[in-house]
Amino acid sequence: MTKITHAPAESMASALIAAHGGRVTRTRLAVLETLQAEGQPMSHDELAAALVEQGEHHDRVTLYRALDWLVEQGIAHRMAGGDRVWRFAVARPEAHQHAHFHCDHCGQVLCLENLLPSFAIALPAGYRMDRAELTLHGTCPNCAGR
Amino acid sequence: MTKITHAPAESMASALIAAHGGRVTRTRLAVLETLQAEGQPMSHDELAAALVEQGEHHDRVTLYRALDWLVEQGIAHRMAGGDRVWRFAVARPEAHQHAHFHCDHCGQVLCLENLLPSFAIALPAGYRMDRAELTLHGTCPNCAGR
DNA sequence: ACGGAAACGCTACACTGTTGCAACTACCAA
DNA sequence: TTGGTAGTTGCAACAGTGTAGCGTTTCCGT
Repeated sequence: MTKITHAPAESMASALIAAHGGRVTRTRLAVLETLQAEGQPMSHDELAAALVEQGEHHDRVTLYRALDWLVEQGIAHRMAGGDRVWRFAVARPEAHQHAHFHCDHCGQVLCLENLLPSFAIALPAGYRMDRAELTLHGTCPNCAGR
Repeated sequence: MTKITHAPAESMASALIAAHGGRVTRTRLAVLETLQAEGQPMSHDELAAALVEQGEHHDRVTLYRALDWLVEQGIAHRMAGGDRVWRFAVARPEAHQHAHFHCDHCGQVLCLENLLPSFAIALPAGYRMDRAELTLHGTCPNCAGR
C-alpha cells in the first residue's frame, strides 16, 4: 500500500531512478530522497540512522547496494572521508569537481562548491589522472565552539 | 644475537628513534628501516609482507603500535588511501604538504613532492583548517600497460 | 493478471584497526 | 654486572565497515 503523495521530491526521485533504467523500489526512493533532502554528504551509517528516524527500516546490505547503484548510474557520487568511511551525496553535474571540508572532531563533511582546485598538475610520464580529490581537514564551527 | 652491522640506515634509524626518547626495539627498527628503504607510502599490510619477506615476523598489533608511535613522533606520516587503508611513509620535513597519486587498479600510492597545492582557500566563516589533502586518482604506468 | 528478471533481506564472512592484559625487555642507575 | 621499572610486546577478543552467496519477494512489461 504505497500511498502516492504528490510531493515534488518524491516524483522527481522516482523519475530520476526510472530514467536510468532501474526499478523504483522503496529503498532506492528513500535513499535518494534523503540524500537530496540532506544536501551534504552522508555516510552509510548516518543514512541508515536518518531512515530509521523517519520510521523506515532498511537492511544494511540493501542500503549499500542502493548506494552503489546510484553511484554507478552517476546519480550520486562517493568520496573517501579520511576516517575510512564512504560518504555519499547527490551528484550535481555542474560541480562534479569540488573540494570537501572534513571536521576531524565530529566527522561531518561539507561540500565546498565554489572552491576550484586550480593546481598545476605535473605527473610523471605514464601516469594518467582520472580525477582529483581535495579534502581540507580541520574543525567545524560546532566543534570549535567547545 | 643482534649482529650490529655498520649499515648507515640501521644506525640512522636507531639514532632517530632514540633521539625521540623511545626505546629502540626490533619492531621499530625494522619498520623504520623498511619505510626508509621503500621511499613510497606503504600500507600496514604491505609493510607486514615486506617484513615477512626479509625473514622477520612481527605481530599485527605491534606493527600498528610502532607505526602509530612513529606518526606521533613526527618521524612518519599517515595518509588515508581512499580505499580505507592507512598508508605510512617517512616524513620529510621539507615536503610535509604534498599531494599523492593513487592508482585505482593496484592501489599503489606515489608521493608527488614537487606538486604544490596552490589553491585559493575560501572557507565559510567559523571553519578552521589544519591541513589539506590532495589526492589524484588514476592509473599508474604498470596498470595502464595491460 | 502473470511470469521472469531485478532487487531485497537474511546469514556469514573478510578486512582493517583497536582494546585489555599478562609477560617480556630495553634502558637507567646503583 | 645486576637489578628495578616503565615502556613494549604478543596474544586473544572485539568493533566497524563493507561484500558474497542465495533463497525469497517485488517491480514492471506483456
